[in-house]
Amino acid sequence: MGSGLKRQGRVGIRDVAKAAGVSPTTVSHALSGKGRISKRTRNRVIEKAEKLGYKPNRSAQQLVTGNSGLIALYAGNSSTPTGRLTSALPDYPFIMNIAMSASVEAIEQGLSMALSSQTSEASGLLQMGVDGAVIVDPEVKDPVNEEFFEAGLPVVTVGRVLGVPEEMNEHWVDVDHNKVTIEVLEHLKKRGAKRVAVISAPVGPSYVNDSLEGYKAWCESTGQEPIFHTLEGRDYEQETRRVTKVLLDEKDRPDAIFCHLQPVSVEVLRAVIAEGLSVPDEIMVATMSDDNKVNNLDGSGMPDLTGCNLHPEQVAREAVRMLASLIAGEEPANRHVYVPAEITARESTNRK
Amino acid sequence: MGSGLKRQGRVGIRDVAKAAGVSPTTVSHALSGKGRISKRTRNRVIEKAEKLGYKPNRSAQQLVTGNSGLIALYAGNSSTPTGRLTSALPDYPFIMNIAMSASVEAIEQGLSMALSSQTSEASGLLQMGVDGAVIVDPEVKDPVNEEFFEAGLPVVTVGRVLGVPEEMNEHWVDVDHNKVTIEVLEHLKKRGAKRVAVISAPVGPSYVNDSLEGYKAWCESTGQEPIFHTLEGRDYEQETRRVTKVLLDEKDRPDAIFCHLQPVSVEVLRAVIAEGLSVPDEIMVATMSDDNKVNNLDGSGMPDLTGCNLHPEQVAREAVRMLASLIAGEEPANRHVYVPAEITARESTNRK
DNA sequence: AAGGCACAGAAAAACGGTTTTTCATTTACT
DNA sequence: AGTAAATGAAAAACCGTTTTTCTGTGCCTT
Repeated sequence: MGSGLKRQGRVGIRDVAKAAGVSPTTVSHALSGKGRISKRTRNRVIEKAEKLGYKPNRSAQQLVTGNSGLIALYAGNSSTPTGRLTSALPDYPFIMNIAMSASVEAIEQGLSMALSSQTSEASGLLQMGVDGAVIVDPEVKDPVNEEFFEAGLPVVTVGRVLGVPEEMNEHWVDVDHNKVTIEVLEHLKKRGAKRVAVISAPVGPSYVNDSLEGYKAWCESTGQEPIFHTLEGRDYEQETRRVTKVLLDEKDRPDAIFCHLQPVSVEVLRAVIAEGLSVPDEIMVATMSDDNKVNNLDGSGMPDLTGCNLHPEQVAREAVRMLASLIAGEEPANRHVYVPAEITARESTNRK
Repeated sequence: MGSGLKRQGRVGIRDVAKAAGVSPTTVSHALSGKGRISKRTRNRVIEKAEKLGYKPNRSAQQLVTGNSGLIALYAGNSSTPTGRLTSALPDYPFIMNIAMSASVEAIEQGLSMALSSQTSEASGLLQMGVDGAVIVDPEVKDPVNEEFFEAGLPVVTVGRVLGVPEEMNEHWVDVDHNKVTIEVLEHLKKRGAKRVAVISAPVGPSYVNDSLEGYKAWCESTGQEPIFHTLEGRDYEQETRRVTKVLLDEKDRPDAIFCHLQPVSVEVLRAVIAEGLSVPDEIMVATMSDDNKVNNLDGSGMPDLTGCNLHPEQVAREAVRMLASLIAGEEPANRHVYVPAEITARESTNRK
């Protein structure tokens, strides 16, 4: 009996057909743009369909097209630092953001989405008959990507897969971390920074490379000597405190610190203030990953943190949309999409 | 064309029918237990189906039963403290855990799942034709629950909805927070605690009430005077430090502190140690929410934190399973499910 | 003027199940 | 024994699309 009600008034293709005075076939053709029909008829059908609020029945479509309508979202892969305290957390808000937006977009595309973090689940989902996958922040030679590639299923990555031939990672959505890094650096310079240090996330995801490249290029063009540390250990909090101490103890101390991960920036902020230095007057601090719900530190006695809006919602939507095209057998409008990002200046870099 | 391959060798109901020497109808009946067939035939069919690895085609099922096969998971509702620093984080690992397990279980139940946090999206998903919802940690008189109730769609909550008549929250899965709270208190007592204080999460979700009730009952039975603070502000970190200070400054200082939220416990740990007190010898600390990947603090110079394994994966699976029954029109085995939880003792309460 | 050819659209055949109906058998009852 | 009821299983109808095949037209060729 199902839940019973059988979606009473739902308009079907026949209703549209009747309203437009044509056959169901014609409606299908008109809407998919596949058959041969006159422009006039097509427009009339489209208009009627819209007026009636026609939404094709997913199940019926999937039944005939033969795909499952299910996609997998892999997020939070094994290169994410885990195992310690809040060290698993840096990605959570970002991933939740991505996951939720992706989920909504999937529905809009007539797909549904399975969340997965475990690499080990890759083959599981494959066997359940997923039609494709989105992989967020793939690692170098990402194994999930490889598995899907070998199965001949489409994949869109958020960020690029490093270390593989181009044909294994044809489709991706990315933020221009290089550019936004430079934007931050320019911002810091404009606010008076003379020496900017960078504390980078562990290498693996493409954004780390991109950002560091941006930093190096900027150093070259401005003549500053590059100063950067890459976090590697498992306890990023302790590691951050250590690195910050090293930076602050240098004889030619940096006067601005740019970190990739937001929680790292917060830890830096703490360490700097604990050291008796003022932010932003003596040291400016900025982060690349950012969550506007999270970076606003007021009430904690610390200045609000300057960050970058990386538009995770938009990234997720673009990725799902691209994957939907691929599943439909179309070549997507673009195989690579860059989503713009911009700095969100706040108190921690607001040197007068 | 779809992605093309059309799932080549997939076994269908007809294949099973042929193998068992019966009609497709009979196979359907045998597997769903709906028609009238002899036990012998049924068993034969089931055996054959299993041997062939038959999985009914979701799309086909949904097409005929008329439901969309889509469920919504609402997690991270508005009562979650948000807006500040890591204050949005307490729930993330828990929610991600829930979301991923739920997603997997949904697939196994032939459903797929849309993730949603925004209360405002409730009606959106309703209109997309979801068949039901799981709501995690619903707030008092939860509005999403109400909307689904009014639409006549099934809902299973993780935790109970307070402030509504029973018929509006017939189905839920919960952890026995009352019991596990007492278990923790007993543990603390056994380790020598004389005065146990509680720092509770903001009221709203049922688990807060349950745990506090457990605490009060325990106090009554042991003759201890209850000492508890409920976090309310938006900046839980600052609030936690303040409350901890108050507790430590009391003339009859508590020698153990039990917190609901894991990040709060960590902050307490910090504050206690900063105050020059030793954990667990002078003060023991324990948390209710726990993530074994996260509570292991070694390397940070702090003792590992005693917590409770609330089995979020199991909770999620039970909830989805129950919802699946409801959607199928069956009365689920139980309308209320309690998932057991147990203490995970670690260093922070290991007083010799 | 007959044959071929695009063109627009309709009819019919999947897709893979479930549900309802129908049909043969048994079994039960008077 | 004769009819009614219960049982077991098959046949047929249906779910809402897409895809494939088919039917008219009107126009162009030769």
